[in-house]
Amino acid sequence: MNENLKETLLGGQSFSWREEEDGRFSAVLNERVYTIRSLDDAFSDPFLYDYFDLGYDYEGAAKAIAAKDEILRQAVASTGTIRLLKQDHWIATISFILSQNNNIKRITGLYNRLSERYGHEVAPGRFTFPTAEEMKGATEEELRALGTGFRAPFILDAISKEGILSEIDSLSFDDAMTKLQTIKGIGPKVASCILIFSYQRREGFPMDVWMKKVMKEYYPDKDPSYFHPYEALSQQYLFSWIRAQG
DNA sequence: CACCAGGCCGTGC
DNA sequence: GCACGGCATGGT
Repeated sequence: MNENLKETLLGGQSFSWREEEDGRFSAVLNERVYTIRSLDDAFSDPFLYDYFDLGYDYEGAAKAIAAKDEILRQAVASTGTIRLLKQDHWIATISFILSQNNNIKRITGLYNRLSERYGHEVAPGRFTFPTAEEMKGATEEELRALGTGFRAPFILDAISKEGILSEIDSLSFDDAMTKLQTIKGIGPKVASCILIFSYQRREGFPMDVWMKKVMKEYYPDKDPSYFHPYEALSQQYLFSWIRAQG
């Protein structure tokens, strides 16, 4: 199965990446600009090796998922191999707070505007995503002016509770879910996205509007435990698949 | 003019 | 416990 790097980077896990005109992908991470054409470019870089979770056998997982049932077989076959990124906790938290009742294109726009306003420039026109410290002085008015809308107070609450993010790793999945939801604007769906795409918790199964449709239509008598031990990755394949269906 | 987007909050029952 | 309306913004 061929690697679908574009779906991994631009399919809604991360809002850090952009596709260049030459087909390469670039992002500002770890205080610098990374530009890659394929995963081969990531093996020699320790940061990217960790970020792309290169020690995990995603191709093997894809095969196991595809063997589960006919729907998953189709989802995997039509998508190609995708990976679960290991993103910075703070970046993931704000990214998925931004994601509620929003679409990927607009989320990416908000992500970039926050970077330009509160982050710092590491290359011409390329800005880091701001740390919680850098966002400390932000006001609700400023955040709303950038287009965050009703999410502005949620971002402020996350800034004030950023310390929570360093406590998550030691918690069980359920306790981690509960802890994250003490931040305003974080409910079950956003919390599970943060846990999957930043904390390597593969038992998460985000239920957004697309996945509710998938479950109702194709798995009416099932729940996320059906996909064990590949809940998160199965969800990503089904999400990618149903969205491509339209 | 509607309706929707990787939902959540506050309220009411 | 569950159902419901409201919510900023930009795209279709």
